[in-house]
Amino acid sequence: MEQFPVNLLASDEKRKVINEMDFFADKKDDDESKTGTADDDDANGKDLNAPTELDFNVNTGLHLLTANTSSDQSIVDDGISPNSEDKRSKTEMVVLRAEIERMNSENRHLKDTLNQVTNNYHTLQMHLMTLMQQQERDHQRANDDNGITEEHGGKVLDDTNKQHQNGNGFVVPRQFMDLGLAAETDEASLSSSEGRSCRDRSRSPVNNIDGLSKETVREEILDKGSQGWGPNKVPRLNHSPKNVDQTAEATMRKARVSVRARSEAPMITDGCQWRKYGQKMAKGNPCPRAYYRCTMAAGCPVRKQVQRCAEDRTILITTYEGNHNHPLPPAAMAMASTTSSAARMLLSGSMPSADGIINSNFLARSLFPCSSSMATISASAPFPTVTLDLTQTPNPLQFPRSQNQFQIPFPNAGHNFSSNPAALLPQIFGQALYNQSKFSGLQMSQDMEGGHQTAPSLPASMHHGQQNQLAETMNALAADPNFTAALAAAITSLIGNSHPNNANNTATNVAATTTSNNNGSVTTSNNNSNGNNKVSSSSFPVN
DNA sequence: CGAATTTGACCGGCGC
DNA sequence: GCGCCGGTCAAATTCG
Repeated sequence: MEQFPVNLLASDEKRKVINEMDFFADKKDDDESKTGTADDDDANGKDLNAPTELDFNVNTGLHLLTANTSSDQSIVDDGISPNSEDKRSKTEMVVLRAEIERMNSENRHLKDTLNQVTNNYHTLQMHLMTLMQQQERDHQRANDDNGITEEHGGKVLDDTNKQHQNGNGFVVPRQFMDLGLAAETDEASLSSSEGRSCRDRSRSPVNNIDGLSKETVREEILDKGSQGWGPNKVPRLNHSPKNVDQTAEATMRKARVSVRARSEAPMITDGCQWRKYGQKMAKGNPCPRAYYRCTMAAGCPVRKQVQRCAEDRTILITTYEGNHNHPLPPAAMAMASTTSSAARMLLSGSMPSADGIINSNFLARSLFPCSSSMATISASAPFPTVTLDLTQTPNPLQFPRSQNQFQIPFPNAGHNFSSNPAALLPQIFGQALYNQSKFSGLQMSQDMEGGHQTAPSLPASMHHGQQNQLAETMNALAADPNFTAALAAAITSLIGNSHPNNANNTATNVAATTTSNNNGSVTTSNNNSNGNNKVSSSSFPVN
């Protein structure tokens, strides 16, 4: 303190210089001005110190590292020193370097965390596949025990039989499995459903299976043990279970996958070719709903509805139904994979209950042991729907997605959603995951801290600090819509490639084909339009 | 002129 | 039974 006046004088002169220098040089000046050190007295040392501290604090609000703190200390010491023009600049340097260091280390942490998440994700994928194989084996055993012999011996039937056994003692689950899946990729079924809904078009629902399709089906079943539509179809053909067909078709038609994305375009480009066949005003939404059908192949059963969100018209809601019966371009793979697999899960995993929410199967449970967030499928809706939300809204999941959808908060659920944009990313992860995991209706946990268990892709070993960092990372990443969309696509593609059931739905999917459209006769030009309407792109523009 | 879109009509499901 | 509503058809229209 005795030295203080001395310092004061010394610094006083320098101070003018410093001020000028600071004005010209950098923001330090602002800091000083902000500190409002009007008097030159004791403020001298403090002023010198205060700016750095403030600066530091402002910039480092998120995270603290002891090393940096120490550097701060050193900075403070420098600032205290009387002749501090150079020192101040040095201090600046030190601060900035410390900042950079801290950010670098933070980046490293985040990268590590991300890698860890990725690794865990892959591990879980493997685990999922293993579990599925086990399940299939169990089903086979169960079927053997019951003396159930299927002509095709397919795992599909095993699965369905299993569900038959477990599914509340009803045959319905089996129907869902058999027919739903069949219908899912089976054009015949869809066409039949079309026929039903479309004025008795005299379209035989189970006709016209071309040999190639059969072969493909069998191959896929054998190769992947998928719940393919092939074996399902054959029994249908052989046994001509008309009622079953109809049930399956109806069921399949009900499975939907909705994608919410911000887009100014009238329709998101998902890589497929679509032809508009109708437009209607839907109740409760001033924006018309457009109906499209896939025209990439004759008779492709996939349809989609496009409608702008009533609440936020920048959001485009695209709802997909059915699975493509033809190879898809890479650009369309992700979306198709997502929709088809989600639809399959809806039909296979959770349908025994009308809601399909509580009945998560064990696979999903294995993936989401303590899944806590929310269910995003409709319980009350006539159509079970999975939603992929690619919008940038902070709490996308809390939008009422449609009249048919709502959210069910689970115990741990996501107040975090409401404020954390990072929710998007895990949501996508979760969507992709549980889409592939036979749909539990449960989403990935967003409650990174609250829960004793983290989401599947969040390793249990990840402590809260890491989780927070991950959350920050996700925040940052989720802020980029392109990234979000790309990630969603990548995940779905990845899963689709790795998941045995998926390949059916996408490029490798070749379904039996009934006669294409509008059977009645040589009708209008609409019949000829299939495959000609080209609406395609290689990306999935979210904005 | 062929293809794609528009749009009014039709159909079936569902609730009252 | 009636009306509402979602979904689809198909003739008319527009577009390239």
